[in-house]
Amino acid sequence: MTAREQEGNAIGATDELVDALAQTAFVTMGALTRLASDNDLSLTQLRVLAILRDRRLRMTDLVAYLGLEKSTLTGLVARAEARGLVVRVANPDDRRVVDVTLTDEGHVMAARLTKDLAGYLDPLVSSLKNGEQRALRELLVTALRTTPTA
Amino acid sequence: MTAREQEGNAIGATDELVDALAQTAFVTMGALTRLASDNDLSLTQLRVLAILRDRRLRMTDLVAYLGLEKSTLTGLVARAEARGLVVRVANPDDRRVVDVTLTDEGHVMAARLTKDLAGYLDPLVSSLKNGEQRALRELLVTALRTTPTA
DNA sequence: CCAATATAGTTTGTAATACATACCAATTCA
DNA sequence: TGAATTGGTATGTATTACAAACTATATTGG
Repeated sequence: MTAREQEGNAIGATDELVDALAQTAFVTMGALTRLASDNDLSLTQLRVLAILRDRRLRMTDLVAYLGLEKSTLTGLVARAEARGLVVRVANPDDRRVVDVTLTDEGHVMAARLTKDLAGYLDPLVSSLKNGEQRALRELLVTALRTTPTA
Repeated sequence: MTAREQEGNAIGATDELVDALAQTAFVTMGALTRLASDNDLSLTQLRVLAILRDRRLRMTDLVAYLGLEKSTLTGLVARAEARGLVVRVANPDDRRVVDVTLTDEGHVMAARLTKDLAGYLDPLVSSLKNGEQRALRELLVTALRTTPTA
């Protein structure tokens, strides 16, 4: 069942939500872009650090998370490795596979980025009261949890 | 007052909201990117169409909305104009100024994109119940309204 | 009133990112 | 075991955005 087919939403209500999501996404991506560039990272590299923070992934799985082509990821990971943020480890079970994981330095960087992001997003977040912030977090987590491509 | 300084939020609660916003942004941008590329538009061109849907802007103001350099916008608008989606109009009050506005075709395209976006975002949206969707829309609108860079 | 300065936009050259294609090595399957 | 599949890399290309230099118009201070 699509959102529009659910009963009880006025015509246009879904569009307004969709619109608000899109606008919020652009504002948020603006913050993320600034955060990345202030740290000499590309947006995608930033994302890789965030993803690998609590996972070790093979190239193919990382590609799936990012929605990129594997040929793109080769260079991306190569640059991040050259900067000492990640390492490529040959997988002993399947010698074709390359596992990617954060270095200590990568973890430090990822932790700092997470901390700093709060500041960059503050204009958006702090315009909500505490209760609203909790409600928003709850709703977003719910939506993401049941979304396949999250 | 930053979000963290507000009383009554547990340590970490703001981080979780920030994290959820970032993840939601990536999922939403994924949908927007697919929507754009399915219509042979760049993400930024898509955004220009959305912005100009209810505004006529000069180049400089459009640059401010987009957060790009003006030199970037020149080519962007030139390509969109070549496709018949926008027109550049000399401003009679100040002959340095170029106003940009949607063509009829641009309006048709923008309307269709808005309609289609709902489908692309449905996996995210439809995982919420009606009441939750309304609540989310309300919260996002509130947050955006008081955000300077929206 | 005019010279100096500021503003609006374009042009040109360059760097970064992502894609497609072709390719190699290792694994699986029939 | 040979053929097909999978995991990843290398290479060439297109797109996007930026910076710096430039043109044209407008504004402002003397």
